[in-house]
Amino acid sequence: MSTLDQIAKLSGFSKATVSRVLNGSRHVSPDTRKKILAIMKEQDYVPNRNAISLSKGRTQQIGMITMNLNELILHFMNGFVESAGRHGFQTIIYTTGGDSQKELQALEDLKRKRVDGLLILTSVSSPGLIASYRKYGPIVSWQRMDHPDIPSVAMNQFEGYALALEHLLTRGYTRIANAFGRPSSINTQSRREAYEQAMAAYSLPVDEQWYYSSIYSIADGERVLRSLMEQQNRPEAILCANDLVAAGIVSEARRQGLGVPENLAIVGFDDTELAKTMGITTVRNPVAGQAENAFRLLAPALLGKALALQPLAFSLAIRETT
Amino acid sequence: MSTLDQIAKLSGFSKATVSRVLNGSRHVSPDTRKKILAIMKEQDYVPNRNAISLSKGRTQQIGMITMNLNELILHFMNGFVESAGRHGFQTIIYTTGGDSQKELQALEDLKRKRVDGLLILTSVSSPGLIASYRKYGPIVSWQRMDHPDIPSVAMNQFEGYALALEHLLTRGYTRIANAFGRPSSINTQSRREAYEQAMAAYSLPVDEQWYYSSIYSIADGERVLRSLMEQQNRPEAILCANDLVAAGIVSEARRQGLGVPENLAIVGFDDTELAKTMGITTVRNPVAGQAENAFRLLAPALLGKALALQPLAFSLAIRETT
DNA sequence: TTGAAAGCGCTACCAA
DNA sequence: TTGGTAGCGCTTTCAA
Repeated sequence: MSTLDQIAKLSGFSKATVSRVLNGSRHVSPDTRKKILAIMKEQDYVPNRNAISLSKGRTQQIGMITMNLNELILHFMNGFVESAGRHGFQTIIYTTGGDSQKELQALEDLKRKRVDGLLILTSVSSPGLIASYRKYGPIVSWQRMDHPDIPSVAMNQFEGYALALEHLLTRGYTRIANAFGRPSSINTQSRREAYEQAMAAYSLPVDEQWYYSSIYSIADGERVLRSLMEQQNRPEAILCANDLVAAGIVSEARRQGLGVPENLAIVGFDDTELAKTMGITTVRNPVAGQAENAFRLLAPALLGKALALQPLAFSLAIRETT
Repeated sequence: MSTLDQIAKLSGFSKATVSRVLNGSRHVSPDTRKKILAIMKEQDYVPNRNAISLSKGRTQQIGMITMNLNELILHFMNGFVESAGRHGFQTIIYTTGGDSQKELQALEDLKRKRVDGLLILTSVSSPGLIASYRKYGPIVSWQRMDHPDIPSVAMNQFEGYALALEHLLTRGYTRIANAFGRPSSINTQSRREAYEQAMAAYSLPVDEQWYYSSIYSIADGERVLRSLMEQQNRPEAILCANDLVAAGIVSEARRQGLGVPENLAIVGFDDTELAKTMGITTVRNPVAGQAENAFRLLAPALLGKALALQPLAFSLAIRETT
């Protein structure tokens, strides 16, 4: 492995000049540059990244913290990796499994200068703790963080949910149930608001018995459908917390011989591959756009210049379940 | 940000001693250690990883190269990240999108000492090119590489396929079709062998018209089912290249009103979440085990000691499609 | 048990 | 345009 020093010796120029060639400085004569480049090529030279990182105090790496990996998160990561890559940044994944110690490890890596910035996808640490690492570098979050120092790219799901409702209502569905996720979350609140406003707009009653809560997974979805079957006064449609839940409801409906959408219309959320596969109508979540924006939020600190955020909106993917 | 040097000055000891404390050397008096640790804590000191990496010549990072991310690859990565983490290694993902330039970038990062080793999940580069980077560090592959310097954790799919066949044959299915992937691949060859041997063992004819090739995706699966419907002499069962294909066949069968498994039994391959969701019988691929083994193959170079590979086997996940 | 000092490979400032 | 040189923050002999 040849080093910059060796290239300098072999070429007869100083390390400084070689470094200039490396960094594309204009203060090198074309002739000198050519000679040095030739020697580099001949020696199969590549600069050592650690030396660069140490010297510059930056690594060109960004850490992405997540409790686990699922399709949606993956999508987000892909978008982020892409955006970061365009600006010369690599990414490294910290999967914590919800272990706060591992999360701390990742945060410490910002301090230890292994990464120049941090993207938080999902975490268990308190916003306060996370924010205390802001002094070591920029941090951005996917979900809303409720802390002035941690910007996020979270979107108000009111719009998305309203879209889905509008779709169902204009198709004539009036008895519409909801499978919500975490009851206390802002997303659930927004969705609930959207629901109540939409129902009111159509002069339809809001029935609390059509609020399911803490529904997250396929299994949860299956359970919801079964409990729904036992109800008198069944809903004609159901809006789900995410596509997983919708998938669970769809497949359980099939097992139970309940016609979809004749007897029950189903709408998912996020528009994952699963929804596409199963032909589930769903709300398209512009995840890649959010990822791009996440990088842009880091840009001032990383690039020294701000990048304008791009406007994003939910839309509808209408398929076979409505 | 305090440095080792500052800790040394504040404590009155030398940098060497502070370094010893950091690295848990036994040649430090308990008293000294305590004092130094106290100062470190007080100063909120953490060592700079770049300095360590440069000095030691190792980064404790392993790169994972993949063209794209899907459920199976993610599974593998998760297992690998887990294994690597247990031994103090972090991982960094290179998604290349099949771009050979990006792949080269990742390989160069081994040379530039950004990573200590490389795991190749999927790639377009020639084994020869990849192998030429072996001199800069250990490289291991998921798929078979056909190069003596690049070990792989690929499994012979003969066994897995045989398992699925045995399952179908003992259930009385005799007209069994195959949806193969890449025709020239070793996996396809193994599967074909397994098929022909199993059929022979049951004295059943092998009908070439039941060989579908280059079938990879959900859409491909759907197409296969449609073409199958037009055949006279339809098969009673079909073995698929992967779960995606099986999912496509299952959902298209549903649309066409073809009873599964009464009219057509379907078996997938890999046992992904999708197969579980859709209740598809499939061959369980021990991906996490392969990932663990992948790390173990890197161990000699990374840890300086060999770790025994764990034995792995395919098994069957019997669900609703058979 | 402790310290001095020479690296690790590059950048960046100051002169020339 | 080029060179000299002092860092960047840690590890690792070699001595004491």
